[in-house]
Amino acid sequence: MNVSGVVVERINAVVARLYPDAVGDLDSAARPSDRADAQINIALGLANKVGKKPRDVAQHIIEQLDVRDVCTKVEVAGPGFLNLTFADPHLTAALGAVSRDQSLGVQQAASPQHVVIDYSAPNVAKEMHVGHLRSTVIGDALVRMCERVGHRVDRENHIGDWGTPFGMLIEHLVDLGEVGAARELSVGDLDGFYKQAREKFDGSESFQQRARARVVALQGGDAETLRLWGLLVAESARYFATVYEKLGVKLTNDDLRGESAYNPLLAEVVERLKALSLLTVDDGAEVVFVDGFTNRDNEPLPLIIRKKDGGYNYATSDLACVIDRVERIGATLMLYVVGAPQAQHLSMIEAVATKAGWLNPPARKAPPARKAPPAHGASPARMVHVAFGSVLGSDRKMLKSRAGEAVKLIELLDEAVERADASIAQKNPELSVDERRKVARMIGIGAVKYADLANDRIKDYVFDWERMLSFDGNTAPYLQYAHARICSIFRRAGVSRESARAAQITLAHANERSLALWLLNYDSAVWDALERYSPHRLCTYLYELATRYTAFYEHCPVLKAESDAIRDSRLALCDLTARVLSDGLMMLGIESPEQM
RNA sequence: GACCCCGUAGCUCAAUUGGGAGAGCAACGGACUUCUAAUCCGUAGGUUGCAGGUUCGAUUCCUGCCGGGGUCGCCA
Repeated sequence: MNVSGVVVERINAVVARLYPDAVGDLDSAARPSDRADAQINIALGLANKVGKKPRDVAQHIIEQLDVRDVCTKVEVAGPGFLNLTFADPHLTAALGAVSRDQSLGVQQAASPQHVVIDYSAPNVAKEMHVGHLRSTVIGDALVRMCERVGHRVDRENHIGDWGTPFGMLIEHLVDLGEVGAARELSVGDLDGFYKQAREKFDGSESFQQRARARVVALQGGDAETLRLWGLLVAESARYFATVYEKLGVKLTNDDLRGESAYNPLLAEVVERLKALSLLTVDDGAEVVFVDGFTNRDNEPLPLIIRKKDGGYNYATSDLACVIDRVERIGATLMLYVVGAPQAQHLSMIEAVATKAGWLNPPARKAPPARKAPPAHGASPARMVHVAFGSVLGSDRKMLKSRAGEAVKLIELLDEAVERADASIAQKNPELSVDERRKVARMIGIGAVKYADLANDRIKDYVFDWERMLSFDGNTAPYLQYAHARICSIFRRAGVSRESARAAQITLAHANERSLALWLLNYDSAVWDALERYSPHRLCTYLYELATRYTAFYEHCPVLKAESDAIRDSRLALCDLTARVLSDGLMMLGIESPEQM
């Protein structure tokens, strides 16, 4: 399937014959190049091993290499690169295979993992804000990417539904009355509800006492208290669901798994750690000391499992969570789509879980993958922190509303759709209002998601309406527009997308060739993004694809092609491009409008 | 103070695990007048924060600085 594959194989064979002692750990990967169709750098590392000049080694390989059936040219370039130029029939055969492939050339995972992806994680009775955007959008993209290559995926939305604040929240609910509270919560102003409770708590001694008593009742399993707590959770869940629907992510109520779900396991975590002699008492708390972690005084830093007052904290429930995911769900890979500031906490959790033998992580450092040996027996599980930076305003500080508060996610999304709507109304007035509203949602929401995904997740990024909604540059609208243009061509041609696929593709024009080469890189782009849990790499690929398509569109008339054969060939290229764009955007959780 | 992350063109960002530094805006210079819809081509812009080290080769790896952000036991 991979165009370079056959060349790489033959080069490896030649190298093995010429330099039998130098085998192993050689970089024989074929990479895209702007000076050739592909580039292979094996001669450089090899030269080092055999003590010869890289260019001479490269030349030596070429002399022994016979790839005349697939390449028109193989030459030594630069310090010793092998620059490949593929024969057109080789490319068109590969394109045909990709076009016939339901998976568009994307390989399925050789050893499918059972992946648990932990993302979004809003708090009950609290508004979702921009802080939840990244986790939700990145997590959702990873869900889709993993599913796309055949991994089994469990989404887990680890909502904050437990802890001391629930004392005051429940008492506030009691004060408002259940009907009143439900009304308050259903309008989506969760922040208001929380703040009112907070104010009362801070201002009233008697309310504080009620709240504390309520926490005790909650933890003690008092039926009425649990019922009231359940109301708060249910109302919040309903609200989250509306946000997720608007955002177009796959999370549903079935994916909710609050901290409270792990309550029954907490005592067991303590027991198990105790049985392993990992637990020590320090300053009245039960803790685990982990090698390599120190506090500000350079003393060993403990992970607190049980507080001085006997209560548990989030470290305990995170450990319970690991046990649950590995032992009950059977996870082999756990992705934590959580902000970068949690890095230390998560690595301590991982260290303790490892020490306790709850993970049995393999020594192998390589990402999950397609070449991983099949697991045998009880699969070892790996934890990966998919960390991300913050969303910044134009002042390069954490994005805040004008009032200086966290920006509500729902308001951000509504504004995105409004802006997209206005933009379309101006650019394509012929679109019906209904159609426009539909498309505005795809574009507005897509723009927000793409702006988030297109940046390297570990870095902070600057939130900028104009840039993300622009039709130029690395944006969702640009990719969506390329897709819509293709659909437009087919509408005008009166040809079905399916029927276009049978055509014989020819690559006479440079822009056809450039487009074709890039289409053939889809598989490696998807895997590259997946192996690093970095959706932005897929974005970069899709942007380059759209760019090459636009150049093709500009220089290669489709409907007015000089012959039917060329027209059909170009239609086939258009169809395949649209499919890859749409499939790639799907993995990012972004829709592909047929017109806009 | 210790540790973690970041630093690339005026701005916003890429760079496929160590391989020939790129894109979009903005700037400048041309072409096009709509057939397929909201154009295309070109120019300029860089000591990749600084200084060393490893290497045939470093934006990438190592060490030390500078600058920005973050974390560092009883919230989650």
